[in-house]
Amino acid sequence: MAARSRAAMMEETRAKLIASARRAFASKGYAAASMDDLTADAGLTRGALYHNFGDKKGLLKAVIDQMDAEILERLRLEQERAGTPWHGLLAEYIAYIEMALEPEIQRIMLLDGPAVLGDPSQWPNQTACLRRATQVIQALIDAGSIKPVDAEAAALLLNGAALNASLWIAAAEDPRAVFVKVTEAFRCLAGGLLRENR
Amino acid sequence: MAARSRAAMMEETRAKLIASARRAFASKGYAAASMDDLTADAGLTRGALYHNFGDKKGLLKAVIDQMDAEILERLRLEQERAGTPWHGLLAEYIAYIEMALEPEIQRIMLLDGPAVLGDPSQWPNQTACLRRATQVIQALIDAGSIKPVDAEAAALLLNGAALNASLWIAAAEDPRAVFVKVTEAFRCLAGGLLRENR
DNA sequence: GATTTCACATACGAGACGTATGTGAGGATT
DNA sequence: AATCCTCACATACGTCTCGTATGTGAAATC
Repeated sequence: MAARSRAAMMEETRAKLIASARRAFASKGYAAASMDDLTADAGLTRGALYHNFGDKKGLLKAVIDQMDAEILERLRLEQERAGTPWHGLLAEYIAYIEMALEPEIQRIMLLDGPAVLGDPSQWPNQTACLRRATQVIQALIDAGSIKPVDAEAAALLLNGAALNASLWIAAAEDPRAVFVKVTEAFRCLAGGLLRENR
Repeated sequence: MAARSRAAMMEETRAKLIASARRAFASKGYAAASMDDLTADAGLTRGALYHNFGDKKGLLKAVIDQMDAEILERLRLEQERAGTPWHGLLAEYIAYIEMALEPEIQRIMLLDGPAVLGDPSQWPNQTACLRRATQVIQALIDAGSIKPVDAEAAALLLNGAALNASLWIAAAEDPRAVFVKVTEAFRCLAGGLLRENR
């Protein structure tokens, strides 16, 4: 058992707190999650929390950053796997819808996050996710594949559609069936960006 | 000064509380709005609030219902004014984007509402708004104007896109310019539903 | 005119957040 | 190598807010 460095230990406590917070926020929701409880769950006290994250909002921000990084990683994989840029874009959004089905992501990133931290389109990482889509769309515009709309606007609209789709699917009685219907409609909508259809 | 009936007076206090709550929720946000403060602003106490709305969530629900009714009314006007069903649908969504630019609607209905009351697609009135769009889309499908996708899914995707658009526009430096770009892209996307394009 | 109802006010208790202060271990300094 | 200092974290406290339980006075009913 090697003695860990000061920085490594602090990183470990941060990780433990974030993990506990993720569980608490996901299960009870941000407002109902007690900081006493979640720090105790991590084997610490509120002192550690305030020292590392400043306040409760700071903790939520850290949790969201972590989840965002995971999502971004998966989206990149999804796009790499696809053949063409256009199909890469579609695959990315389908994966986005699929991921957003997880209750943890729904509760923390889609419901509580915006209420506590404000409009997600202003978050640094959300814009990172958006920037990816914007770049792909811009490339498709430059290649003449899709209509010359504003790339960022298109990315944002598709993002919103995907996000809403996830919430709806998750609340459905038969999520799988609804997922199929929604993705089909999504492909149609996105197809509206293409220069020639069919 | 005619003596008002019991029921009329109660309706008046409800209206006063809702009005104060709207102001408080819009300016401070739901979580930061103190019930002591907002009831005092209405010239009442928390007793009236709990008697009429049960709890804080109930008050938010009442506020959202009121705002929703106003929005629905405006959407109906917008659709009546349009020539064809297709343009009516577009006009409705454009109006939706425009309305959602108001900070009051953003804060209460788009940010706090979902966090406190859960997924908006499950609210009775949101489904009313959604039902309108679904019906119009279904009619367009039956008429052969647009592709035979699932009407509800399409309505939901457009809803999400419009909603996200509003948040983005409101946060932009030049909202008007962004509004133009977004609505253009929105028309493109929605056009993806049409059977033949151009 | 007495009684009952009911809309609203008041008093109280239970958390929860944030801050101010304490502490002990590990690194820096000489 | 000994001392001091830094700092990550713990503990104690004050304040605020929500929800409930109880009180009250006016209006409605008989």
